[in-house]
Amino acid sequence: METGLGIQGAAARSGLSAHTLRYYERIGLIHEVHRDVTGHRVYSEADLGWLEFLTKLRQTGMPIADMCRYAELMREGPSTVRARRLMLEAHRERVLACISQLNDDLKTVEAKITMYLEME
Amino acid sequence: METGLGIQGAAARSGLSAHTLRYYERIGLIHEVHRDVTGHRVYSEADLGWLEFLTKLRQTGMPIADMCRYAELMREGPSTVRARRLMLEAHRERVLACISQLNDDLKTVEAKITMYLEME
DNA sequence: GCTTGACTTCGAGCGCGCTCTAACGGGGAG
DNA sequence: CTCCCCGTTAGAGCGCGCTCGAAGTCAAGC
Repeated sequence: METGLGIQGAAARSGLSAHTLRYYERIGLIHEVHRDVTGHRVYSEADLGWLEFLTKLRQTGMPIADMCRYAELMREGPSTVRARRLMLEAHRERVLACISQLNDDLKTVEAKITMYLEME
Repeated sequence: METGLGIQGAAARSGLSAHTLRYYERIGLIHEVHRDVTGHRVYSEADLGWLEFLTKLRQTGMPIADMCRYAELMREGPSTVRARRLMLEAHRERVLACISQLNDDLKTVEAKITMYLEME
């Protein structure tokens, strides 16, 4: 059984840089990564899964501050489940609005493309 | 016939701030806005339409630098129609990829929401 | 005539999310 | 033992897209 990855391995698997991984830990986005005997970070599968989820939140435009809040709720345990759900639901609505805006804007862009094709 | 809007009117109609309108002009995103006798900017309907389009490009994540390039092509006239179309087509692909990514990420978020609902 | 307020220009400053540098240390290869 | 690489920390710096501040001009209202 694989025990865990070093920071470079975690960077490779998560798509984040080692710098960013340390930064995320510093600001509390990822909690107290385990260290080996020499003080080097060792990322567990759970850490990697959490990073993957964080990445999805970032990609969908959640601000770092909100992600920190969410991470904090996670650490506070099961009593925060409802609060976490509410956060994610609010986020979902924002993302849906954003997607619908993108689709609208895209229509305008496509109309321009069509116009240009007719001009050529 | 309405001759045009002042900077505050243009700000209200475009959703951009007066500061941003001046900034856009400074960097060449919007070309030489007409001035009245006192030197104040007067935005034409054409300017406002252009601003509206710019806003859609921004909202879909086009970098300012690319928008400047596009604006420059506009100023160079009909010979750049093909180049403009290619830019917009490339942009469209990026936006489509982004939307599809958002939809994927959203699925994960929704799965979490469902999970939380089951936990409650 | 004086104040008020909207406009002008120029350039500095800010918030976000990283990204990088400096200075240091330990562990393995030759 | 020496070299080199990968890691560590604390803190500074950067790129983007605005956003704001200072200082000045002009027109209208009292």
